[in-house]
Amino acid sequence: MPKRSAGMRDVARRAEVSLSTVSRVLRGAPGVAPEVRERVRAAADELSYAVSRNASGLVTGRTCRVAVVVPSLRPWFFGAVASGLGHALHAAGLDMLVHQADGAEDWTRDLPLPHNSDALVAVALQVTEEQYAHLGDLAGPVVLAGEELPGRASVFIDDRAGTAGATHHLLNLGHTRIAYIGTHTEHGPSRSSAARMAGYHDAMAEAGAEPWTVSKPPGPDGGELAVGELLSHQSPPTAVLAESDDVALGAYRALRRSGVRVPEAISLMGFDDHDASAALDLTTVDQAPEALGAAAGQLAADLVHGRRPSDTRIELPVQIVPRQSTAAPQERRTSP
Amino acid sequence: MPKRSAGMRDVARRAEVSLSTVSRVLRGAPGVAPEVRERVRAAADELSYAVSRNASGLVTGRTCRVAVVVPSLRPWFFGAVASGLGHALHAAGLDMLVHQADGAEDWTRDLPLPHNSDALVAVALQVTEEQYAHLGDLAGPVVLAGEELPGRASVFIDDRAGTAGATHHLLNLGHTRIAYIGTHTEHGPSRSSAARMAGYHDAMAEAGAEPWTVSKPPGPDGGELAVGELLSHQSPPTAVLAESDDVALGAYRALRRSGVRVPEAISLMGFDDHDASAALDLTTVDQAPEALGAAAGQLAADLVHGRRPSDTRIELPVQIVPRQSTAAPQERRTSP
DNA sequence: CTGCGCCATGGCAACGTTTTCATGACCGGC
DNA sequence: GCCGGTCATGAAAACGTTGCCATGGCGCAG
Repeated sequence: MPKRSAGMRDVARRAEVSLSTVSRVLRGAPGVAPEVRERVRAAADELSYAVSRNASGLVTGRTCRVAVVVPSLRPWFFGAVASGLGHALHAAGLDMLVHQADGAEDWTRDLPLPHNSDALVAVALQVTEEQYAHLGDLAGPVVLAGEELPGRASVFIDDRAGTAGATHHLLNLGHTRIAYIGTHTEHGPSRSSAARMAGYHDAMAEAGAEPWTVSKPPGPDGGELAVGELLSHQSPPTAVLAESDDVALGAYRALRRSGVRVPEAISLMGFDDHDASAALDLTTVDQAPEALGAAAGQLAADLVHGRRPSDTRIELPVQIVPRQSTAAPQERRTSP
Repeated sequence: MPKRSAGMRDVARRAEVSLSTVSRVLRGAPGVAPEVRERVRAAADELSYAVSRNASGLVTGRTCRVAVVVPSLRPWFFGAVASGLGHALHAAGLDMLVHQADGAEDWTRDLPLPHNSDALVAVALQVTEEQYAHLGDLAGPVVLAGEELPGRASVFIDDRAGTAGATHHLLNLGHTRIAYIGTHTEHGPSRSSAARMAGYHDAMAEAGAEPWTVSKPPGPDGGELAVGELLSHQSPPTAVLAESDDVALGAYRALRRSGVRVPEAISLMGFDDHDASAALDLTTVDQAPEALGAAAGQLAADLVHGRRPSDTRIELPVQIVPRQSTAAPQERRTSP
């Protein structure tokens, strides 16, 4: 019964070999007789010994750890991305260190980075070119997930094409008075917010339809506010496209409370494929956050091992998930 | 421009002091002249130097890292718990290492624990007494979050009281035909599933009402199946209490698709305060997952520093969140 | 039969910190 | 004015691993 936790020395004694040999076996290095290898494995197992990444990292300079920074783990979306990241990193033999930026103005500062992780994955965080360089000096390879920076390792979706596709979906159903609910914080809209709104404008312009946008704070409350505004118009829209499902949920609530039936009176569409969207039968755009995370994790692992160029950019496809919250506008419906 | 990352040696040179002094300053140890302290701080700052937790952990035996194991980060709930954990640990100067168990039969085996973390937090994972002891040997203090083991450090909510309260809420509205939707996997119901169902039985028995339970696989699909079964009964329930919001969402969808109005025809209540519950106006029980995580993180930090006994048990309160999905049953409604 | 080379193994330094101990300066009291 | 004590500082050992080099045994070719 070991007092605290066994060291490599104990394993060596038990297997009657030297430290070097134990190290070689546990590292999978060649040059060890099969019989000895087995003996060491057994000894390590019996002591339930595992190599201290602390000590090995000290020598090799690699920590087997990747730092992941998310705005917060609270919203569904980042948890899903982190999940994909965790799986990919785990498969690559890397541990995942998670930090939450929590809207700190410069989250790049208070991370204990140097020597502490082999790479950094920033999820849905805006990073300036300057910050990127700084992080690279400190933490090694940096991967941007859900954001992008020209010439830098990034994994992202085509937000613009996503909303354009969503808008087409509504246009194809016969809608023309399609309102768009975007969001912005005090610092203005995020890159992805702007891209999504641009996609909407693209599609509307292409169809020759009049764009109609409102912008509110993020979250369900924004959606609720936006719907209040839209419904008070003399001729309300027949379809509403929300920047995100989060916003769409708020919009949905406001519509239900106002007695407006979805999709009969107004079609509602979101973006993200939120967990709740399935329950609500909300038509949405699936951006596969878990796949996003997985791709980013894979990329980070590859960068650590130098298996891919550091300017690799991966664009993930999005997919429209048609459900019951969108339908042809009532005025144009053909007889039953 | 440092080639890779500066070491303590570089800081020492720059501040013209010895390694020892730098270490003392950066560690906040006493016995350094204020003027020198300032000089070292400045030097470290200019080199954007941060102590290698790898090396310091090697000497102190403490890693400043806590391993967190969750079943998966994908579901909303665990992300929220992890969020609270992250904040609490960060405040205590600890980094958070996240692992996903992913339903592995014995997740306690493939964690690279020894020497690699100061403590372990297991979230909503069943741990046998034997596993607990094993983990303790390997990883130091172990905290159970959302589960409990007698005499072991745990943070949990009173599931039983939660569902009992929820049932009372429905009883108080005048319902008597109250069905309960529980869940079970192939291994049977989890501890918390069992506790929740017990709370329901408690309240029904106390009120002299006939219990009516169905048990399905977890998730929205289970809720959907359950509702199908309940509605096919000759005299369906007037209220349905679901083990979790996740299940309730599926139930809600099935009800909506069947044209059953909520709450007019059937009252529906969940448990968890899922993000989507607010959007759906679903009455639920808030178990404050973020607070759960925060308490667990705080406890883990305290255990690491020996500031609390290792058998500390914290029970967090739950709170009913009344929303629009529950109302008095139609038959008994008094005239408007 | 001898000698060369390869392979398995062990010894030792080094990684970047903390910690303990030693050194020396300075201050105050008798 | 001398001595003991306190305080700031520096030197060196140790932490648990890996990487390099040395050693010795064995097989095979000449």
